[in-house]
Amino acid sequence: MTTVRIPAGWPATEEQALAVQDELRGKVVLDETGPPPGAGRVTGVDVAYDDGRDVVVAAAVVLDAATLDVVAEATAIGQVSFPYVPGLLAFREIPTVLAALDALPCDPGLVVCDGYGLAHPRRFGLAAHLGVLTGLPTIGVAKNPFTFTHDDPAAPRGSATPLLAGTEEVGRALRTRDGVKPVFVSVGHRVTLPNACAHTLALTPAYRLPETTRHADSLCRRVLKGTADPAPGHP
DNA sequence: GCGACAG
DNA sequence: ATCTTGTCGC
Repeated sequence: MTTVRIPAGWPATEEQALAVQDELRGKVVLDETGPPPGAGRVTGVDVAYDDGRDVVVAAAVVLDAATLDVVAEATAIGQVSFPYVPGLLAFREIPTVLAALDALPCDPGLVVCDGYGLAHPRRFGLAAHLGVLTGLPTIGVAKNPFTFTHDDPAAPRGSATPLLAGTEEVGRALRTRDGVKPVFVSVGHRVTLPNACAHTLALTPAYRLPETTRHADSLCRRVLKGTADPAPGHP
């Protein structure tokens, strides 16, 4: 396994990153082309950081959408490619996430990101950015509402309310467990908002967060700690 | 002007 | 994101 260097031409300043978002955001596809909820494959991606050493580990875990069994996984280690700036998270994570996706032995199907898609100050969050760069269907499932507003969804699992930027619905607050804090779902690329929510519900039979996210989070943390094999299949 | 702000 | 033990509850 090799370390992902910061790509040539990667934005180095906030101004450059904003320009890239401005250029790419028009390429988001809102039509549905991904697998229907509960069918095909679903892949979770997540990253973990080692602050002191400027290192980031990304994991991609592929599940069978019907059974939620793990069918493939891959990881990548990279240099942190951007500081954390709210609204520019993608520039910090994407190079290493792309390498993890490339290392998969199969098609990822729908990609589920930890963060936002169109629920973003410029409507181009991590999930949308990753979708445009890969052409894959993507959604974002975040753990908090960022700067957006919402009414509290009703208590039962499956209840949802609009996530609002002013009066524009940029995503949904979706209850995945009875009486538990909702998650915040938004469209990334090639998926509709109702289906993004349906996918999220199909991925949460037991916990608040999608099984995809839970697996990817666990894997990249274990690799960062040296507890898991960074290149399964290559002893 | 001052906070708040995905991970 | 990350720093961190035990503890209450199903």
